[in-house]
Amino acid sequence: MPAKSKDTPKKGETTRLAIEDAAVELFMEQGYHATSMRQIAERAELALGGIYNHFKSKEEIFEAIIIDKHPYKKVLPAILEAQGETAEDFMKNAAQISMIELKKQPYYLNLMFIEFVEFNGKHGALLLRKIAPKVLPIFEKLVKSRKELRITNPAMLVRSFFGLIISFMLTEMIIGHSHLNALMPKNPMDAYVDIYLHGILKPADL
Amino acid sequence: MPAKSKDTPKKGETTRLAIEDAAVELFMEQGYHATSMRQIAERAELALGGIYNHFKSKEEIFEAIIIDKHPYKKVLPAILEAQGETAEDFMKNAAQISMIELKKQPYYLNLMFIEFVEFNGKHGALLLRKIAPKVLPIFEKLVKSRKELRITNPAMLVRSFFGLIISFMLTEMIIGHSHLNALMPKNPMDAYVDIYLHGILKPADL
DNA sequence: AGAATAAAAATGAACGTTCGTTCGTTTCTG
DNA sequence: CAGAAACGAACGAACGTTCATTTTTATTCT
Repeated sequence: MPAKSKDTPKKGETTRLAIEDAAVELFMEQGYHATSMRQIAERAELALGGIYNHFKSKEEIFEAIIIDKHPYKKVLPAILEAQGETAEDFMKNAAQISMIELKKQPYYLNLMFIEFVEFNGKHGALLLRKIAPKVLPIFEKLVKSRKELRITNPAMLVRSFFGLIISFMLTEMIIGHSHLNALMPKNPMDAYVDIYLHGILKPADL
Repeated sequence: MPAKSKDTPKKGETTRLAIEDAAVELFMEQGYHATSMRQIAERAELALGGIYNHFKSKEEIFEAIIIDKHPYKKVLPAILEAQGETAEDFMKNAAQISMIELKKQPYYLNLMFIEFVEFNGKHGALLLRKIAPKVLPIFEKLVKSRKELRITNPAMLVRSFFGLIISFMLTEMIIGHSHLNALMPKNPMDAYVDIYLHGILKPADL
């Protein structure tokens, strides 16, 4: 087998992407171990051996996917675009834009689950180091400029903000199609953000 | 092989439990497909074929586990025992007791992830139907008796309550051992519950 | 009590599949 | 016409499950 050159030709890149696309679909549908290289090859319309011209192993495909397909690439610009006169408006917009963006690839959560279950968060830590420096400053700036915030620890804000989104997506998956869903408010996403902003309790009398 | 009788002898039950215990550990550590029947047999100190005297298949082991080992059996009594003069005290206690209870088996979340990834929530819906009737009345009673609650939809309260717990556990797993953790408040669990109760915003002036 | 006995449980070799990966070869491409 | 890409048969290993057999267990009968 000849050695690979340093520059990346065109044809090679397109099939590499085809492999990634096929793999991300299958991983999200079935899980990592339940997906075979033969299935990936078939969906990418490639022979089995052809995959190994682009990836050294199955795990290398997963590594490439978990980073390339992460929704933060779409969510981050969405948050930055979030406008609003008050901090409440800003958070509302940011949360809802993020959730809407995430709903476009709802099974990405599955990829993270696979990451936890099969790789014990090996690649997750890598991801965090990459994303944190980009998202922390946003919330630091927010805390400084908006005096309406009761919670002023930026890291805690980041954590609770993404906790909010994950929590919404997860509970949506669990009870979204069950009989419990009929008991929910008309727009659960609004209700969720509302609790995040104001809590479940009435404001205390002063 | 002779047919099995209807009553369950003692010896059989103990090894059945040994198999479940071995399997739940391995599934949580490695995932479902990454765990082999041989590994389960070895940890249960049993020969490979012996497993099949107690379970028809690998999936049947998983089914038994996902129900028998669910923490709601421990969390529910904990919530019922939660005391407090005010609704705030009650929710604080309930949330913290639940989280502490869940922290005792922190990798059960992995079982749920496996459930999502490998079985598409097949057994999860079954679980929900079993748990919902027990937990909904608790929150219905709470709404009726405590006038301090701003959120009065019991189903939404249940959802957000368990969303809170899941969100905390998940973000704990993700950033708990990272450099970001140093930026967190001293007691993140308290901070989390505090946001749930009062929101991230200062109360609006009236 | 202890022997007899039949069901339950444990054993580990073996079966047929499928897995990830390799490799010699052919085809395509710039 | 070199080097990249695609091909598909082949490899050894590991998988879930089955099976004939032996051992253990619990019960019945003297």
